[in-house]
Amino acid sequence: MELTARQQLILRAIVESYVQTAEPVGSKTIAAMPDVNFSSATIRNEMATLTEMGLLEQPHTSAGRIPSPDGYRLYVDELMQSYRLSEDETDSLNRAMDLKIQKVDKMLTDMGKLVSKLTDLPAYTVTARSQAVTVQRFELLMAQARCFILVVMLSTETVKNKLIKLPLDLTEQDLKLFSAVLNASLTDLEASAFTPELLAKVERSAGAAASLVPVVVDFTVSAMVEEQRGEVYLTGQTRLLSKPEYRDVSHAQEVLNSLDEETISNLPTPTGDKAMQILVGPEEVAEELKDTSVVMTRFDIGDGMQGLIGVVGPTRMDYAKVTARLSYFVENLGRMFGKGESSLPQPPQIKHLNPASDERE
Amino acid sequence: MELTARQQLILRAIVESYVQTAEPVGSKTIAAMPDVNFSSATIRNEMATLTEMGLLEQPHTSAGRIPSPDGYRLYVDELMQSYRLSEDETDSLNRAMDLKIQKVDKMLTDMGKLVSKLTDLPAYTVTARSQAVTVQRFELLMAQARCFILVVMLSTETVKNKLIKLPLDLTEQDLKLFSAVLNASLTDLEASAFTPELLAKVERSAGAAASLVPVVVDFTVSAMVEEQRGEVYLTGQTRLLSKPEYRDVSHAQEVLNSLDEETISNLPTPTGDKAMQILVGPEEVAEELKDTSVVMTRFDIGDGMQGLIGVVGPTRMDYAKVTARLSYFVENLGRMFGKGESSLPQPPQIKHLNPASDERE
DNA sequence: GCTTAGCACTCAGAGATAAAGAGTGCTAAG
DNA sequence: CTTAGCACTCTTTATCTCTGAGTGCTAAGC
Repeated sequence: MELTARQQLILRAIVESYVQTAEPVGSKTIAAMPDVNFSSATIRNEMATLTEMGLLEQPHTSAGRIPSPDGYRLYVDELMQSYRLSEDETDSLNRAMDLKIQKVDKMLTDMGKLVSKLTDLPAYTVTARSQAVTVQRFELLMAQARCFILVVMLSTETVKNKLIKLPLDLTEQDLKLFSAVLNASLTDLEASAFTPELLAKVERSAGAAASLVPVVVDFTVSAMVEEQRGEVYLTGQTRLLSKPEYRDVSHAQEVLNSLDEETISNLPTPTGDKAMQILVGPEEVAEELKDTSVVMTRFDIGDGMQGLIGVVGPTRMDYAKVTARLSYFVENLGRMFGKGESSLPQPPQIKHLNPASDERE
Repeated sequence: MELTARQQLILRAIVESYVQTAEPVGSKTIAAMPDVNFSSATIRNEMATLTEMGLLEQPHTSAGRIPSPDGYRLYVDELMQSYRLSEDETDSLNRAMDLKIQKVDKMLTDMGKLVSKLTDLPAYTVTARSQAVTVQRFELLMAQARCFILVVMLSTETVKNKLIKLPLDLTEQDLKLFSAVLNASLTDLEASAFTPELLAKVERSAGAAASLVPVVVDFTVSAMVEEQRGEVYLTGQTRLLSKPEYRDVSHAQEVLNSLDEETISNLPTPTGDKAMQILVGPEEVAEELKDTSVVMTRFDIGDGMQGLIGVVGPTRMDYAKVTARLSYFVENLGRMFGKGESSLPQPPQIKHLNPASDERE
């Protein structure tokens, strides 16, 4: 059952008007639009058909229509015209994105915050659960007497470290030896391959540093697991409160409560080749999210770091605008990291000395 | 102007009743309490006096009384009886605290989440802005060709690292030399002492690694600044929504919006020797927080790590209960970190292999 | 046969009014 | 000094009406 051109026009008009005003839209409103050349009566007829088809809904008899989830779906898949960012918008997006992101650890949170701000909606970021994480390199350093630094470089090109304090007098030589043992036995293995036997063997070959083994392994395994699992960051939840659909606190609270890292990590990931994916009312994930939608996309920053970034909002959200902003963000991500290692050219020290210039609204 | 014993009793009764019900309390309610032996008329008289003294307020003529900020202040400082945690409560606190905290980085967020859950209020943690942060030790490692790991150990005993990729062919020897130069010139100095002259000197002595200098310095300075500033983590904001005073979304939103890391970092820190401090309606910090209170305390985990942990809530909150829980938490913090290095005794590997057992409600 | 004007009908939301109830302050008696 | 009694105030809640937006249907127009 294909929609006629007129029906499409009407459906689109309804979605777009409702998205803006959050009020049910009536036949007159549509008839008044400049590119609509038929009377409200005609529109009423069409609206009745669309309602029958399950694309529109009526809050009550004497109210206008609002799009049903199916209606949104159809709009998003077929009717939505891509939103053109105005020059003003790109400007302000650029300005917002101008802050360079410094530390890779904080990157995900920072990205989340930024996207949340750009879209004025809650946003989340998830690191990709890439292929198996292994250790590429161990290194043990002597910080001072009885105090060692363990540095672990993972296959994902993240480096983790831990300060270990133990009442153990080891020489630099001992540590070097122990590092070598670790590098020989435990690199390129998944965490699950760290069998008790293997560890026992490592402990035997560790010489003077034997008692370091449990600490090192413990830390390494958690680092790997954490890296593998992919952490979820969620920010800007409170932005939902400014949306009219959450004018009622108890409803807002329901949604906000069910909107945690747990729920997010259960969201389906984008399938197939399409980078941008829109979930309309993901009831499967959580009942409370039924009038909520998610727009998400993959991102990939040059050096192996990739993941997922998404925005959560009322089903009635401006999909066109949100997707436009989100993809602009993702496309221009590279710039924020100065592609590879841009910190080189300028004399970079001074500008960071003033903490104030950092975290501004 | 001292309060009579009866006035104290009444004030305390009013605060405690209001804290529980969030409703203005009337003379009858108090008269009905078991340990009150005078009539509602008497209480009305006393209430009138207390109101005159500025300790109580009246939302409108025909309503009961609620405590004024001064009233809370007096209650908190002199009247509050310390709340005894029931066995049930300590049990469930213990259970909640049972999860061991693994990584020091995540510790602050985890602590915040936990406290927020324990008190059912938003919570924040701040690392102590201790004395000047300096670098204690630099170390440069070769990860693979053209890829280096910079490890910086700060005076605060935190270790930071960065993966540096540069098209620069250096030998292990070069790196060792460069590390030595860094350690000789830049340790034990505050970030502000990194003058252009000094850096130029370092660059000259750096030999083959000269072009690494800017990257290294850049990273080091931000690490120091960040460590100095003390990062703020805020979680559980949405818990406010379940409190009746925020039944009105726009009000809730005002408060939630002004409750960000920025505001928190402007809160006064506990002064003097008292560990626990209660701020009643910190209007000085943000106008919107005027009917909000903050309970905060210092914490100190064995190895040099210390900071501030606080809870934000409506002025009408159960101070006794909140302070009791918070101090229980702080006192038992040590346990969560297995005091020092407890990872030693048990064979620790296996239990981490299952990511599922980690993050449960 | 499709479109449109006209009209009766429905129903949520806004005000208005009334009744109920909680609490106060004051007075006078114990 | 305490307390019972009472008139008064003012919010809250319920009930009702009224208004207006919007619909669906019918009949006329192109």
